[in-house]
Amino acid sequence: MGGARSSAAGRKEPIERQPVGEGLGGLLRKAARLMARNGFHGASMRDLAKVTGRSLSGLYHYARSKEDLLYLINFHGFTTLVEHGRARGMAFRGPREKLRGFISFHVRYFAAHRDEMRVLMWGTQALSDERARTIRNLKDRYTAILREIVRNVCRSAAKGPVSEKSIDRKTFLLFGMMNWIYGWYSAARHGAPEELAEEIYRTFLYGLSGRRRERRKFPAQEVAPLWN
Amino acid sequence: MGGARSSAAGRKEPIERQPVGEGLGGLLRKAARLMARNGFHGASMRDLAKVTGRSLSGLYHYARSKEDLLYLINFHGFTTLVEHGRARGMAFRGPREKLRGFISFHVRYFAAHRDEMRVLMWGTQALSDERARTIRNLKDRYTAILREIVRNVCRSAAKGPVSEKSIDRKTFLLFGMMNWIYGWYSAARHGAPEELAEEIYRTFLYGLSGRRRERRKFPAQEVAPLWN
DNA sequence: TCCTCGATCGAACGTTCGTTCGTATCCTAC
DNA sequence: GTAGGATACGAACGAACGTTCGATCGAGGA
Repeated sequence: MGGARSSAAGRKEPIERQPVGEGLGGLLRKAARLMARNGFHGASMRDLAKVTGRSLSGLYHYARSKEDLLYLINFHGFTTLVEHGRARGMAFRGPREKLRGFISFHVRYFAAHRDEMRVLMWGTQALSDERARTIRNLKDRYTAILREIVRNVCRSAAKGPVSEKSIDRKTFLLFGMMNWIYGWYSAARHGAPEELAEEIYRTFLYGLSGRRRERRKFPAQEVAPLWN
Repeated sequence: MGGARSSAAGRKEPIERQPVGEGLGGLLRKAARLMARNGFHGASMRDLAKVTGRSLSGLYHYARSKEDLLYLINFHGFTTLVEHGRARGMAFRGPREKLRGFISFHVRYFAAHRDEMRVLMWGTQALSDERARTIRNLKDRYTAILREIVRNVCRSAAKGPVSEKSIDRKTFLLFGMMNWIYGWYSAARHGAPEELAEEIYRTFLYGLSGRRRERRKFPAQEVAPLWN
């Protein structure tokens, strides 16, 4: 009775609170791959069964529905982003070090989990209203973390006051540089993620004609998994 | 007889060469709206019939298939981008003026045709191999235009030589800032497209702590339509 | 030994999908 | 007036979809 069961049915807790075991984890990874390539509606459960080597009905032992899979990818993805993003912000002292840390984490994380991150970017249209709210809330929290960092960098750099509207725009411009990489980045052609992170950091702070100082590389680090 | 017919059937020329009349144009606009929100596979012909006030079978008078709609949105979208992007590059003299012109056009165009541009960004996965090649070719040509501009700006700014890899990365970072706006930009909250274009231009050139010179605004201009 | 329960499967259900077919209406050229 | 093309529609087809159901198998505790 009770305790941790890995079946999808017969649980009392909401699915996002249940631990992601090996079976479900593999499912989510393959599902993210399919959804990233074909979109949520273009990824069929039959395709997922094929690539996971399972039977169609066997999938429903791990998730109650296809929407559950999408929701779990979104929930664990954004939760990990928020947790690590906040931790990165607190691990450094100065505003620019915080910024460097955040960019480094975000870029390496995106490069390591491209399929999942692409699913996150597709929005919450296919989710129920309540779940969409949950995901949007997590996304907003993540955005707020970077905005706060950007705000502090702006204030420490400018002489006069900086408008909130401009901070908002700059935050999204930075997210744009970092998120767009899923569409073109290849480690073989464009260098290691750390290199890319450094280029984004310098571009955002100093622009194309930016100074050549501040040379220290981002330390190569472990990349966090999406679920554990 | 012969000449311009607006029916989908009985034509000899490839569909992308045929003029986009009022009927097909309206169809494409609504289709782009649906596909931008729900993805290609999530946008059904029945939904399209509903929002256009037509019957389901009536849609097939204008396009032979749903894939045709996706292809036409992609083809005319990228074709317009390439044509105007190239024209913008030639309309200015110095490298930085060319860059300013390109950014201004791209941002205003994206802000004016958000749904279509989001469809363009979703990739060519749902298209046939040949059509996917055609679209990728157009996209590559558009990318090359901006890369050439960025290369010249880099060379005119730097003392030493600039690596192609770095130019490549910077080009994509700039595209990232410009393309990401579909996810967050709202003219009411974040200012006019011209203002946003100016901020992207300054950020890309000078970074966050960038100079305040170069104050002249982008001129407010007409935005090109997707098909004519 | 038997019973339970997680894990897995084949078969099928009802729905929705893209597309086709036959037909009807309107406008225009001859 | 009538032939022919553009425009539009309802009904239907076959395929693919997400999901459910009942059964089987194997391991572990009573």
